[in-house]
Amino acid sequence: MPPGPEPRISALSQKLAARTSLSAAELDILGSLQAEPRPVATNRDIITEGYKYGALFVLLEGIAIRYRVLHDGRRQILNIALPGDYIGFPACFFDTALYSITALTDAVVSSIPFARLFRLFADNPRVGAAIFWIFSCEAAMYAERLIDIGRRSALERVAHFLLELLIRLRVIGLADELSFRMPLTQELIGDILGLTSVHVSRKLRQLRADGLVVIEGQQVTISDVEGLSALADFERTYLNHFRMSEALFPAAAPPPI
Amino acid sequence: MPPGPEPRISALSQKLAARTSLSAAELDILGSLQAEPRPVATNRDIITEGYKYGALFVLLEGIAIRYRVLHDGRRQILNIALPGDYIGFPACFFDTALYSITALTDAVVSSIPFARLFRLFADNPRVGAAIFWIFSCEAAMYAERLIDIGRRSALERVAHFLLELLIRLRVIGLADELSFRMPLTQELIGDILGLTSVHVSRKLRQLRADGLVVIEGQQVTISDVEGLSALADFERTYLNHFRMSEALFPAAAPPPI
DNA sequence: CGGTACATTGAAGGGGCTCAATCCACGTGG
DNA sequence: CCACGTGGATTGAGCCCCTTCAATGTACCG
Repeated sequence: MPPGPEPRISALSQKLAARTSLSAAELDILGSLQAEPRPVATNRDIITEGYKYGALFVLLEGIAIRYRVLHDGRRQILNIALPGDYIGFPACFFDTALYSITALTDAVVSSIPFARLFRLFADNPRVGAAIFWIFSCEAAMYAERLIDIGRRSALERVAHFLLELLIRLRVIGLADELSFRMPLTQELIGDILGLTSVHVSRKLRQLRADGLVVIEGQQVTISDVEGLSALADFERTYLNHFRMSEALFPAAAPPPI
Repeated sequence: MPPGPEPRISALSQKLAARTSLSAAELDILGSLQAEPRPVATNRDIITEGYKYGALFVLLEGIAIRYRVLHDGRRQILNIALPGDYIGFPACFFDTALYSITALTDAVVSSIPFARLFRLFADNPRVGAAIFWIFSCEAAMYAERLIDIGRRSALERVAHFLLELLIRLRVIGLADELSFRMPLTQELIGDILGLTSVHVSRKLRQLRADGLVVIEGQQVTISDVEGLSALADFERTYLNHFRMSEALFPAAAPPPI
């Protein structure tokens, strides 16, 4: 396989290495699916609602958001995409994309044509299974956010969100043990959590006053993980449960037709 | 292929026939994946949070819910499964299932082992692509619910929910043009929409008072589709956008390795 | 130095919640 | 046939969380 931009696939590889039992060789196969890294400037769409697509994308660098804007201007952000995340599931699989994905920062993406994706299932079923699992993670994050917004208070939501970011960034090597950089405005966080920016400001302040977190500019430090986790009902959710089921892997080479 | 319980796969087939370009033969292949229909009594789990699974399930008859209960008893229902829906994505793809799925009514399910699923991608890529698309629909419904709960008022949510049920039931032949049977308590609806049962009661009453719907027992009739759709910002969301992208289909037989 | 974007804070209002009572349909056992 | 219990729907009163509107502060940048 060609040498390719090796460091760029590291976020995806790190994530899968931590959560699946794929071998280094298999991770390389997955990484080699990607073609032609392409820069995307801040505030440019990677995917635009209503358009047709024939490929998935991988976010190699930067941060992006999936969102929908209602007719009266209210916006709900569905998810934040971090380096190593697949972009385009499920939006791209529909006749016309169901929502937009926009780069929040300068970003780099790489595309994976559907045809290439499907060939993988025949060529390497174990890696194909991992793709399934990656999509499961996307769906599961929607579900977790649903629980968040549907049944948790504003304070719990903000606490949960900070912990989610910490874990996700840590897996891809972009966070220290207890701190990370969060280049998000409070309005953005509000649109993610179904709150107003004003209220996010108040709740962040409350978390600081309670000694649970420290925020200096964009730098966030969790000063009391236990307290924050208890507040957000966090342990069960993310910490250990996002591991791929071994049952997904085919036991041996698939039998002929 | 064996004759099998032909009418039982009809809900899934109807849905796919309406939203994809699969042929009747391909629909049969998809239907033949299922094995051993199994009855599940009311209030019994089909999938239990924390357990391991090696298969997906298809709901052939009845209604089921996916949900999570927080430590203090608050419950969020993630989704309602109707006949023809796949169950187990994404829950089953993780090391231990992320949430439970319980039958609300007496139900019939059928299992599809992962191995069987994966063989399909090699044997029949077009049908394999449809499986991908089915999972995309699950994820998209989570996203739609997220937008609902995050950025819509209680009245809009209830209106949106009734329209969603109407469309979903109509596709599988369980609703007339404008009416359907809804065997759901208001507490259930509340747990779906992130509201209390008391408030659901009030908002349903308001919809009735405004002449938008008529409710007699479990029978729901939409008396003003236009008005209800406008209230719920509905058109764009579900009506025509849940069609499978043709780009997902491989252009020809996959080339050999 | 003025302009823009973002965070912060206060005051007031409202949407949805909590608590509680009532009603109704239904099933069960006397 | 009726008394009783149960689960669900309805309605009212009061409260509180979050929103709205607005003003102020602050960093950054031309």
